[in-house]
Amino acid sequence: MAKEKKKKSFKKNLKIKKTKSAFFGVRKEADKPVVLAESEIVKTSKKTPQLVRGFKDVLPAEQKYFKFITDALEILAVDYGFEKIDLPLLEESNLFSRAVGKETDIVTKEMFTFETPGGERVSLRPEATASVARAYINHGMLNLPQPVKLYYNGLMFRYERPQSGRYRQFNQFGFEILGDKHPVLDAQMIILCHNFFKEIGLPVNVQVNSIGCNSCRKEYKVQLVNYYKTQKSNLCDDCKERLNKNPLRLLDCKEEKCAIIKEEAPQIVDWLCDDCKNHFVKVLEFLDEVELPYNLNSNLVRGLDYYTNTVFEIWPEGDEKRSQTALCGGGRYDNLIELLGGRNTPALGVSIGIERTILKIKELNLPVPERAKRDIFVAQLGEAPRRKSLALYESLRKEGIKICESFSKDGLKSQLEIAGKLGVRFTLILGQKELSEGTILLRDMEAGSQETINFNKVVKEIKRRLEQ
RNA sequence: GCGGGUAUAGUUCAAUGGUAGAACAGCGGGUUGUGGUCCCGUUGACCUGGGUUCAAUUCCCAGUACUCGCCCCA
Repeated sequence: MAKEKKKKSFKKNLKIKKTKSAFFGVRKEADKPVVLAESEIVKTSKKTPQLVRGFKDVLPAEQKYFKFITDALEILAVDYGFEKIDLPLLEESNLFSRAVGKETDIVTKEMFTFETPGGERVSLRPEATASVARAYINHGMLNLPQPVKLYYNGLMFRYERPQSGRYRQFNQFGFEILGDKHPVLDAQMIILCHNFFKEIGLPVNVQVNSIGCNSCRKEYKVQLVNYYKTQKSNLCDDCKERLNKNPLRLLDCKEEKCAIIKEEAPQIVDWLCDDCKNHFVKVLEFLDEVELPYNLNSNLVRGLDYYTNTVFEIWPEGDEKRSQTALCGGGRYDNLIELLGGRNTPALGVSIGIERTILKIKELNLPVPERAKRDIFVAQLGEAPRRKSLALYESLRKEGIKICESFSKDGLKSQLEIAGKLGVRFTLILGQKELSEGTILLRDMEAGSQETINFNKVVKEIKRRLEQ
């Protein structure tokens, strides 16, 4: 029996060589199992390579969502005076440990980091703000008129456990304003994002907070820790951990027992220094001016070390309780450029999670423009017409007519079937008969009617019909 | 890193301790020159490894992937 089992698994890895006649279509007879000599048996233990964990192919059917979002954002980018910057996917690892923070989860356990053959330590970017700041310094953008407004669109990589709304490879579209500390910019950034979601038809809530500058935040942290220490025994395990590692994150906890403690906790707005308070108030005033609804969320803290003063997130309406729900997040990072060795340069930015936005669009069934349809299908019958069709295709294309074809097919039936699926308005049919007569058939796909037209007038005739 | 669920054609799902069916999609044909209806044919799958068993796609264990939640973040 063991023998049989062995045989079986052996068989799995084998493929019977097809005989020649099988290839030429004499199937019924030829497909009978053919006994082959050992030497004729081919090993095919080839396993198709699979996707790397957390990585995804974006198939044609999915493209319309990316296009929809990217188009909307690029229009906004132009409207608000941003220019595009493309940044490398790979950066020196220390860029992120210095910018994002040595102790943050992103840097300590979520980066794809490796050594190049030359021995440099590099990482796939987990976010792009650090790269923007680096580029600002590298290219002396402080010599440009300030503020410098940039946007990017690209892949980010984080080695996290994949789940809903979280992948190891994902797209972020981001805006950055560097070189100016005026609070009107904070407000404008929020307005821009809010407009984006409004324009794609996604109802959202804006969450705003200020986490102050380094000195008032430091002061606040002490107060917060002191308060939480008195409650330590009632905290969840995670919060006990946070108390030492990252006290601001205590405010983020969703555990019920911690929520009660949180209610009594000191709020950062009460500890802001005069400058920070002033800044924040002005930001809110600007938002009020354009009547943008926001939620003052004193528990909103952000996980990246570089943030200062204004921080904000935008959540889908009704999703307040869920955890990885933020569609976009951003804020000021007034210290980042100096931290990376540049001059003291205030800045702020935001990044929008493309996949998360798509997820929500699908969930709400929001209308997304379909791929632009083609108007004319060119069908052909026979070798001479096929040659002629190829040339016809070229001349129609030059005229700016939206055409499509299936030249490799022979039968008219299959070509019309494809034309039907593509949803064209007209199909041009060129066969031997038409070729010798100097005509071509024009078929109205919806009506199912067709007529013969002069081949030389085809461009003119099509243009006329498409205008109707 | 931790916990739950799942793993069968390209897709969505069945069934089964004795190696598996359908629907849709694909390809071909009915009509060698007419699609969106119909009919016929055909391609094509038990995640990997180990255990139990005469026999495992099925039961058990592990791994892996997917998925949902936690941590964290977009």
